[in-house]
Amino acid sequence: MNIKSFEQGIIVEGLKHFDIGQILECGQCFRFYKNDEQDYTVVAFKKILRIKQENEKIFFYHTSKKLFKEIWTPYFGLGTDYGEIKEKLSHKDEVLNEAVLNKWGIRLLVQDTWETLISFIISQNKHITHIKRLIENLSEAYGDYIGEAMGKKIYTFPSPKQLSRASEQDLRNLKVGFRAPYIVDACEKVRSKEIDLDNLSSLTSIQAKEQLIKIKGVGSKVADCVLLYGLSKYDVFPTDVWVKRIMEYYYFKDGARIEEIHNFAKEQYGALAGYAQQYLFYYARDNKIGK
DNA sequence: AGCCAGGCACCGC
DNA sequence: GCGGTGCATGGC
Repeated sequence: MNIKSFEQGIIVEGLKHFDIGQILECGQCFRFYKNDEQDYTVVAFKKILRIKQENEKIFFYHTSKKLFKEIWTPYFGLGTDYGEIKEKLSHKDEVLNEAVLNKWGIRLLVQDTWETLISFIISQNKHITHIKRLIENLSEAYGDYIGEAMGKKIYTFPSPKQLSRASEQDLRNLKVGFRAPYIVDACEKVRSKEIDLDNLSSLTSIQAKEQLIKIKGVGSKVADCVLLYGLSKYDVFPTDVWVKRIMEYYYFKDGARIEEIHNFAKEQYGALAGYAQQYLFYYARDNKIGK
């Protein structure tokens, strides 16, 4: 990977296993806007980034080397060896091999734990376009203004303290529906340190999950998403309808319980289960497998 | 127009 | 413990 400055920011060259469209559209994150093919604006960690890819050339606009190193390198997992991960996963079985070949440029983003928690509480029973809009609503109402992109005012995702200002009714007015009390409960438990988000990464996945599901509206699936996307726990296998469909379709035939699928994933993919899940999820959803 | 969405809590057995 | 049902809202 070769990094150099240009008049508008940073250019990265020679980076393999990276496709910005796949990374952002694969369902792991919600705060991004598509400007054009392979040209996006991302909002994360209180920053706005325009990122554009031309084959193996990636442009990070309005970015210093410092910002690139401190924020975007960890965020995009640029220090992770995806060649090795893909190599290992490809040999597991033919279905996963196909998914990895098809979605070759996915990387698991390392996102903010709190934002991931609220985002995936919102995600239940919703389409991605609507999830994105609700998160935007929360940010506009309770986050800080940080600039414009495409003529649109951009706000940070609200901190626990900021979001705590919202009553259940305020949240309902922002159209989160039955999730309003869940968000209130998450704010309370996090602010009181009944659940210490900063401490969760030092726990095992099982221990951290026990903590997370104490929050109302956080069940097994949402907790697994927080562990994977917001806490860098790669041994989990978030199993939503799409993952369930593809697993049943290819591996179980007659249908399977979530628990069976989790056991299978643990056995088959082990410490790489989270990566496997992402390739399978995006592959299944994009090709409408099992539906 | 009705069905369903990256699920979950709550209720009956 | 387990299976069924309601849930706010909007897009297809």
